[in-house]
Amino acid sequence: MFWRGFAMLQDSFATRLVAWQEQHGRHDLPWQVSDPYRVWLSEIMLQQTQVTAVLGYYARFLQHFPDVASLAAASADEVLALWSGLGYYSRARNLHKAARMVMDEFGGRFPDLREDIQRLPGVGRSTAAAIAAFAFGRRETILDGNVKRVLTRCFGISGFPGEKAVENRLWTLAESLLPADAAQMTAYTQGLMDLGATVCGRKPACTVCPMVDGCVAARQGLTHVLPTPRPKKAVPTRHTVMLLAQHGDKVWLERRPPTGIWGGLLSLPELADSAAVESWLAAQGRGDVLPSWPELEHVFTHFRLIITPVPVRLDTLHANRVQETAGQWLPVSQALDAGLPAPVKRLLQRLSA
DNA sequence: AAGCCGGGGAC
DNA sequence: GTCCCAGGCTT
Repeated sequence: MFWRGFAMLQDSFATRLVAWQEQHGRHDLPWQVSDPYRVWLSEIMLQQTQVTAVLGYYARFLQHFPDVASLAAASADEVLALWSGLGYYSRARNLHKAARMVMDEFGGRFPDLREDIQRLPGVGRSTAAAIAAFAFGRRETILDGNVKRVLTRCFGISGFPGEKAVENRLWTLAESLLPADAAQMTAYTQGLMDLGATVCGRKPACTVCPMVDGCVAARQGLTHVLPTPRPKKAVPTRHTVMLLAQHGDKVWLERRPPTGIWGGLLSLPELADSAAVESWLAAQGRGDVLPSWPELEHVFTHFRLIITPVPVRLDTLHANRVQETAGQWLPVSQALDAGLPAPVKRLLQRLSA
């Protein structure tokens, strides 16, 4: 009977998970601490980003900004530079903004209620719940990709979890599964993530799963069908021309607008077509178009970008021209340390090689 | 409700 | 090549 299995698992879910986490879960991750600042930073970095990708960034970031006060005092450029290559750069801008909000609106003390934490920019319900649980032992449930995978399988819930109706159902279910004892919230929340990450993944290891005897997907052979995958849609291809202007050992970079793709990052100028190269060159000074470079492909979640790099060299610059534009000449080595989109960084690395 | 926003790991 | 990850914000 489905309903009997459901009720049995629902009753024992938290108990099983906590026991499993203590025995088989992860205990050596650097953000498994009670400092809300460190928990918060890790949760933001881990949004749509895998643990292995975050580890290095996390350590480097903490080295520069060990607490919320130092982060609030930093410039946006410093923060973006430390985020460069991690992706989803609005996370860095929101992180910086939120640090200042903690200082100004919460008197430098991190809020300890999920509802208050959630008011910080870049912090939604799941991230706020993770911080509340890990740093303050609150009985709040997370609902991330791991939890969605575990719950849709354990409780046999079909439909794409990104769809609102399915997600609402998962939130309600997740809340009903919380342990009664708040002292277990750290192990429980970590257990949800660990189970999803190390056991209930793409190819689930059901034989070592603490939920296997109650899991609907395991019992009905549906682990390969659940969770229901995102509906497919064709990704469009876009083309762009990037100007790779060199003057001595320097390269010309421009600040991108604060919103949109690569918001706020330094980048190479984008030109409408190759005809625009000549006019740009003529306006800047005296120089030449260099032999062309091969195209560069960069793939996003929602589109494919083909970049045509156009290298040019400026021998002499027109006086006063620099002040009229939003760009700057930077030594290549210095540019590589700034916040740059990944493909732009690859181009500049090619330049310095 | 649907689209936007990066980069990389796993397969 | 495909899929999706410790999601949130905007429209």
